[in-house]
Amino acid sequence: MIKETEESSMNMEGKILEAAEKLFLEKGFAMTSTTEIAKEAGCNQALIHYYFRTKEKLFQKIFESKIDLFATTIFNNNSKAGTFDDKIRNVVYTHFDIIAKNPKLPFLIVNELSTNPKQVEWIKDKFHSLMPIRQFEDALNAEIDAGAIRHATVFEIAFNIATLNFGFFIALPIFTGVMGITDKECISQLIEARKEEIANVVISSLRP
Amino acid sequence: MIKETEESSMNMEGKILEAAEKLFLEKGFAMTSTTEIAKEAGCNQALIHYYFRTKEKLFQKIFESKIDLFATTIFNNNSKAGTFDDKIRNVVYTHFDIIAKNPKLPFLIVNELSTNPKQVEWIKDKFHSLMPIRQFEDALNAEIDAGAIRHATVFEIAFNIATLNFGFFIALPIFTGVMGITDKECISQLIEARKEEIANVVISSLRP
DNA sequence: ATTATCTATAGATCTATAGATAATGC
DNA sequence: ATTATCTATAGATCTATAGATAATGC
Repeated sequence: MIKETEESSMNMEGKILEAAEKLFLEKGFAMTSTTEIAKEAGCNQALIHYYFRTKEKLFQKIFESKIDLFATTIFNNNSKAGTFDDKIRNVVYTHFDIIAKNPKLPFLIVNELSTNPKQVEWIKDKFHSLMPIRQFEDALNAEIDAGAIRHATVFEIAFNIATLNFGFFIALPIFTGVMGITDKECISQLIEARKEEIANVVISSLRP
Repeated sequence: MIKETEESSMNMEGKILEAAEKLFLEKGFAMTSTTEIAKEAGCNQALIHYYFRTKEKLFQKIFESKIDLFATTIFNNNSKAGTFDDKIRNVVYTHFDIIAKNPKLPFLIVNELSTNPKQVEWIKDKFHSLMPIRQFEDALNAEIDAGAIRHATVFEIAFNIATLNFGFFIALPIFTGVMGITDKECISQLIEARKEEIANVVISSLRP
């Protein structure tokens, strides 16, 4: 199995996608020019339009792939075993780890959705059509009926998780900046600790 | 006492500031042109440069005023009375309410700080020189020494508060969008409920 | 032949400045 | 006289397209 990076770095289209992803995440849509993307990818600017027609469409492609990554991975906790708490912890960790790998992604998503609210529509559809969510919902309702946790909806839980995780990674650079923390080791400890803390907060917020 | 809005709407400089604030918050720095700002303010584009020299400086002025608003208001809980929990609750509510009045502000701050990390420097100075924070710190340490709460730093607490509040308002439009909630009344109930919930989370996270 | 890549450029911004005119304060 | 506002425009992008050339598949 070849890594995605290697695969795509073999052809120009892939290189452009990679370059665009990097730059869009770093500087946002408006601040990134197709000229810059071309330079980063190692081709000329016209080629971007050859493959993706417009800057807008290129952005959309990357944006959608990232939403996809989120939607399909988050609730996809295959570990049927374990308590419901374990399931929740699993979802939190998975979500958290995806963001940890793309720490600037929350900005992009949040920015795009706030300036371009029509995006919300298809995201909604995407989520509704996701099977793993249904499974999670069943498990949740069973738990509620058994009186093990208070009444809550899947979206409420997802909302808490997303808020805490997104918020953390959005606030992290500000926090380390203000605190003057630069040591890599120290930061990754901070991240690891926060991950567990968030899981605990989510779980304890569901006690009856 | 004249409202700031009325005061500033009397002269062009103020109108430009208002227009710029609105548009920068709505669409971000790069997506807002000085031409647009001029149109919104009701003058021509050159006048913006007459008053603020560059688009960058205009943005900086608005950005700093907003940071100022945050920094000075948050820890400025004059109510010396009440338990330490009350103090915390007060800080959370104040912070929350400021954001509620400027729901798009988190985007702007977060965006600016991520693309322009040198901003973090003077924010750091600003916070360090703030007296109300010192007072809060003293109260916190007294509480820790008395064994009433676990060991924690002011920044740790501020970080939790900021994360939860920012995260909430950032996630809110996505949440209501996905859930299909449009009723104003319903949304403001959601907001009010979340405010208390966050205060509770922060407070209970400090139990020994 | 078809697909990928390049050069060159049109056309649309957008920021910032220069220089003219109108309004205001003395 | 000084300050506020306007018109006009230079100069720098930036996106997108047209048309030429190189690489690839048959």
